[in-house]
Amino acid sequence: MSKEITSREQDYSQWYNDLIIKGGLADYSAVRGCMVIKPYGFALWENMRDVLDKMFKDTGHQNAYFPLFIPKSFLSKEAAHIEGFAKECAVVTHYRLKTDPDGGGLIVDPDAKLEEELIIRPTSETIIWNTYKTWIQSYRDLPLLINQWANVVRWEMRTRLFLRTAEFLWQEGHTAHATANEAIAETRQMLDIYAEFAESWMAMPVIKGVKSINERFAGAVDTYCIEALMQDGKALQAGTSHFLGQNFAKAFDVKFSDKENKLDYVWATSWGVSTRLIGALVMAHSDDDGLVLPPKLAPIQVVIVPIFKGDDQKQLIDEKVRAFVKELKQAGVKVKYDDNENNRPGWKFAEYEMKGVPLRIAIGARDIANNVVEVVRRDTKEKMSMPIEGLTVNIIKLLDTIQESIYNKAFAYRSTHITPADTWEEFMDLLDNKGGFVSAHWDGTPETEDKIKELSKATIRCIPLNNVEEAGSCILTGNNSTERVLFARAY
RNA sequence: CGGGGCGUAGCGUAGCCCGGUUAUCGCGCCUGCUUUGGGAGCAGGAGGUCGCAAGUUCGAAUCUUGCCGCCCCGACCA
Repeated sequence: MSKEITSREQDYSQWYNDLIIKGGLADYSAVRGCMVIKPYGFALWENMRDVLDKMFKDTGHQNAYFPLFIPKSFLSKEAAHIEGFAKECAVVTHYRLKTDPDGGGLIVDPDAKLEEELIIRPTSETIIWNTYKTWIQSYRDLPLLINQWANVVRWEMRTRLFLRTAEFLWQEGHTAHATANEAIAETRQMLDIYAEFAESWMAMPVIKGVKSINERFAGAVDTYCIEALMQDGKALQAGTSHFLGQNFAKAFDVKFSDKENKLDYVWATSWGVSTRLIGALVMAHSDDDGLVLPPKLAPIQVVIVPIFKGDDQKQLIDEKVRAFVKELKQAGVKVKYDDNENNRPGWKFAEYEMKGVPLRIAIGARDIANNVVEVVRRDTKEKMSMPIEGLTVNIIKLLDTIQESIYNKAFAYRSTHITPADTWEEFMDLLDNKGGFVSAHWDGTPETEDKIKELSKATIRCIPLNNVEEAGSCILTGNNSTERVLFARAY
């Protein structure tokens, strides 16, 4: 055993790091807080990206690309926005290096100071709205539905692989609309798309909700989110969709003429998900033996391991395998035949378990004699013997079963981890000893939320969209409340 | 930014307290043979600015000072 994984029980964050590193998703880099996404991890991201990209395009969005650099003055145009991001911006101040006249390498050339510093985008609202100003004059230019796949930089104090890195990859949608209602509908539509993606593709149940004022995006009127629950009982914000009102239109003076030739500011949304989703995926399903990936996103869905003695057997196996691999591939299954002779079967079994490949097929002389293969599920470790005849259909069925099964497992965990609390003692006890979401009354004020956060380290994850009205009293202050909200400790 | 930990071969480590020939062990790597149904065995081999810099000393991985980097826990955040 050359690749030991720390167990969840022993040290949950070490377990998480082990999975990322030993599962081959990413590596630490020479740059603080920045990671290298390795081919296997990037393949996972590409799969996620492709699905989302199609969903965006199917709802009328187009991709574009805006600059990495943002003039400093742009950021300061929207007051709340700069407030939120100023503390974590990387700043470009010079455009040239030169050799040190006193010897010893390169120095920043003091003569090459920029007149205006450039910020490396932490998010692109400002540069995009500055551009939209020139693109939008009339209601005929609306709606403007644009998405960009990009990297952004936020100089975080403390980073964690995938969950919070100084540079990360994401998509950011930025739309402009003629009416508030249309913009709100867009915000909600994109939230639904994110939820659909999380649940149907990542097999990760999420709660759709709206953020409290404290947790709202800097510059938004309303922030909608999907919240997921990780195996250690902590919540994770998996995606956000913001209704920006006319804040950015006003800050960047983006007006349009409506049909009556009246000038008005446009209504805006922005929405994004990031490589953080990979972290969410890892923590949602994996176990102490390694990653568990949902079949619909797994870079490899089926791995085939031959077991043989001598070239004669190998040839027989190759022949059999070639036939059904072809069929699997034609059916759209992502299959890998690992006949690399450098590693033995046992090594491969462990390796692909580590990498979370949903199904493993082993085939040896024994199986060929019976015209079967051994199929093993990654999620349950269940071993079964399957006839080669009709294998493709059964594999596809099994992949669907796994997809559903890991969703159900995650859903069951989450269901038992949304717990109501009616007293402060109960509230704290749940957070300390059970984890998960705690459903509790809150008096609706930011001050109370701050106080609760200070006392419990829990924040309001969201006010669920499907909330029912219920009279009650605030968990902390006892003041009147009309609905419960979800609290949790979060990543 | 506060607290803790760690920097020795690609990875993981011993040695450091108490300075002294050629820096330990495992994995991995290379060559050969035997192996192959749960991380193979044997034999041989390659691989090191001991994080960096200065100091103490006849002599520093080991002692002193300074610096750098990374990880973990917190506060900030996706």
